[in-house]
Amino acid sequence: MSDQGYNPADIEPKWREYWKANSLHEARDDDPRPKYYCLDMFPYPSGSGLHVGHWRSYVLPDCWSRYKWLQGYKVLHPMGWDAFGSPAENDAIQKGIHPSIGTARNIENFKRQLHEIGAMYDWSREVNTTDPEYYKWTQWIFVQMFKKDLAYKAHMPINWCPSCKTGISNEDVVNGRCERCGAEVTRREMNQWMLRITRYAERLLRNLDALEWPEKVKAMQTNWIGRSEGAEVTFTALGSSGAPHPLKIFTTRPDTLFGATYMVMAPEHPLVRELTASDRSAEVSAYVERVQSESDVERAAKTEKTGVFTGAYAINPVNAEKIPIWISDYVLMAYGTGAIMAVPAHDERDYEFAKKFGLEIREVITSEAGIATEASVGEGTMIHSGEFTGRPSAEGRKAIVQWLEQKGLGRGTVNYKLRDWVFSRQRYWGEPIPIIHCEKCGPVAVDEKDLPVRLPDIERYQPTGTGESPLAAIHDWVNVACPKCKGPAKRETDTMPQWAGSSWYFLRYASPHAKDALLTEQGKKWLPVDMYVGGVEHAILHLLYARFFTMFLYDIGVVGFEEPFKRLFNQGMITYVGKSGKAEKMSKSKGNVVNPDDLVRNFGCDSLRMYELFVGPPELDAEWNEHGIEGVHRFLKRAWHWVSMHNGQWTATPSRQMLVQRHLLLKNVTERLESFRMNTIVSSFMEFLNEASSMNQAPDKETVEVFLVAIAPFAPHFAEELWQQSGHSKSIFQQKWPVWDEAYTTFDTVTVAVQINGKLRGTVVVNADAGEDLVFETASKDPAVARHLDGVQIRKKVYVKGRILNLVVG
RNA sequence: GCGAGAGUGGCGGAAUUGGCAGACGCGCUGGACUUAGGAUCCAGUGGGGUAACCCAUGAGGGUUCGAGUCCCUCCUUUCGCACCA
Repeated sequence: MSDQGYNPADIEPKWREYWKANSLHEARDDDPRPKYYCLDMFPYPSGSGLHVGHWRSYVLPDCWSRYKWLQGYKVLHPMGWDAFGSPAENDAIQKGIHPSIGTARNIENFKRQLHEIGAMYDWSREVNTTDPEYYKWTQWIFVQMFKKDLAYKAHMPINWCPSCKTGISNEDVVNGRCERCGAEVTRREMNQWMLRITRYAERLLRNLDALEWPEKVKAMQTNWIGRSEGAEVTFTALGSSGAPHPLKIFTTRPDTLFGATYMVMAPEHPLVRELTASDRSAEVSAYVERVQSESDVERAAKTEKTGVFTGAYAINPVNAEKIPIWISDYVLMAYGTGAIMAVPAHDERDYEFAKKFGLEIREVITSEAGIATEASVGEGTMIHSGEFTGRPSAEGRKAIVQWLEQKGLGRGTVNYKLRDWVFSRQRYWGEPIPIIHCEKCGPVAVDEKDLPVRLPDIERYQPTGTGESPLAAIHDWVNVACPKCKGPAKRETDTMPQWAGSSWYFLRYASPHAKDALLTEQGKKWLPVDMYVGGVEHAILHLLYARFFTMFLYDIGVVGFEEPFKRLFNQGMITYVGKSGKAEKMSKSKGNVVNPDDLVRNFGCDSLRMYELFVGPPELDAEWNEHGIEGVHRFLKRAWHWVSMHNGQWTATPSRQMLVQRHLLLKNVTERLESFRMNTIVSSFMEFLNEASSMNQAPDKETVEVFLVAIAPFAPHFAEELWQQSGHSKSIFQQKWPVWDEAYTTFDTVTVAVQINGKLRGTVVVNADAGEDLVFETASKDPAVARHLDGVQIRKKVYVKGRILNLVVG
């Protein structure tokens, strides 16, 4: 056969059509092979399309899927769209085009670009969160949660983004700013739908242990959930009239109770008004007002503690001591009980506060450093603590809790930083919350048979800013009959956050077209996800919500597992030098995007795929190098040449040398795949080709075939073309991943390094099973070694078989 | 401040359980073939030294026959969390 040049533009589109036409990408329920579910985090279909940074996140799972496929699994590798969200809505506001139209257009563009990656998605299972047939089930899940009292409406201060004009969850606030638009978040009292994710806190935490996830992500979730063990203790506060009020506090250090010298309530604490003495009330309300008007950014920027005395006192239950009650914004209403006992001797924050306001600091735990300059927060022995004096603090902690429980003054308890999830958005482009408010019956869930509650078409998408979504203005949509009493009622007009649809989409891929169930019995067999690949930016929010949804669906019997993602892999980002002059995350706004279309045109999809892997370790960020792809492209050209040059003229008797290279390649590629060292796999192929082509001999057919099958997951068009050119009529993806023979990857002779006093002086080639004596004998004949042995005494010989001989001389 | 990573040639990065540091690629240098080379091929490429050798994995200690790898101290850097009692 002639040696035609490697021209990717000629072959790549052809094979993509071929795979499509032969439905090679489709995951069939009735396929008898074992299943493997490899999932990419589905994208928001933005208008700007994909750049080479995005490519990286799709290439890796595609290679992995193709590898799993060749290993004999039926692979589910689907793709879909997380298509609700503000960019489409903002477009709608600006251009007056319905978000669904813009979204559909973006999806088409994304699909085209993903197609050019050569990724083997099963498009027959595509899901779209904005499709009523999909969000019917998002709403269905909400209804189930509502029935289980996991969804509730609460009037409470929440984060309000003045730019997006909507409430947002704690999770959406980054450094006091809106995660989406960067505007400073303010607080606003609003009636909100909330999801009781806190009820799952303990399970969400406990299950982390067994997951094959990056430790970093587990640590982030652990911190976010923020479990801490301690005690709730009831102090008795005395109001201005002298009337007693129980005042509960949470502490992780009940062993320091005797060191409490004052108390602090959050400014929002409901007892503040009650307790404040009349001569203090002006100052107190001024402080409360000031704190409430501050944004989170201002609050965080504060370097010094502030606070005011209420004029009231409380009785410490352990020693009946009367201590002053202060208010300060360093105590948060949302955590614990919104009030603390302050133990300045053993808490840094209390220490700082006490120093500033001249409050007593009483040491009750011994420590080496003492408390003269800073709080001592470690363990020690309890002192000045009544009957508990002399106990080690850890033990005293338990004893005091027991004592409190006996007296009915407190109890051991656990607190979490995790808060309930603010699930309402006052925006148009989201799933309508399927609730109807009836004056008589209160909030009533929409009947399941009436789902989905479709998003009505409207004229004005503009957020109102009043705290109501634009839906509230559509009267004939809002006004409905109560499903229970048929009386006049109004629909809920808030919509769900974008996280809603993405919290369960991975389940829907398993039975995307099922009409009567979220998930069919057939579909269940694909689950859970075996490998989930995506960016670490979703380490907390998306992954926590998805775990919560799945756990809930497990509890109501929809799925048979609590954890949706057995294994998680976080892909690093692509960085590139942008406007700022330093390497930053590639993004349109930073003006440092590299367009893959040009690269595909010049080098082909396969070269780009392989370079995306070669650019660096997949879990780390990698800086884009514009010339890097040339090396990979050169390699593919040389490989193409090597295969086609010998096509049909294979040798029947490959040299041992060739066999060694074949088996070594396969071993390296397989092992490196298993450990996800994708960048070094590309090196393996290059090394193989360097060796094989420098042998100046025709390869045997099997070696070439092994090479092609092994490279197929990475350069699929390249491999498929050469495969079929060399006389095969079936797709290379119907091959089986080959196995290597250790007999060829272990060697008869080995090169042993010879060191003298730890310094390399030479190498000797010996039989692999040679003993120390033989190696030493051979080594001492080597002139470079012998020179250093002249006139010295060998004190010690260290021989590591097949690796190294170290001679200690003196 | 707390937590988790990361520091290796001009650059991206390789290095089984501690065992020949710098694989592979980019870039660069020289050469070949060419009207031409931003194509292709060959050779070279951590620093110093004519050489023998010496020095080199952020810095400094330690363990070891032997350390990029293990331990301690410090520096730089990235990311996450950040008044959570």
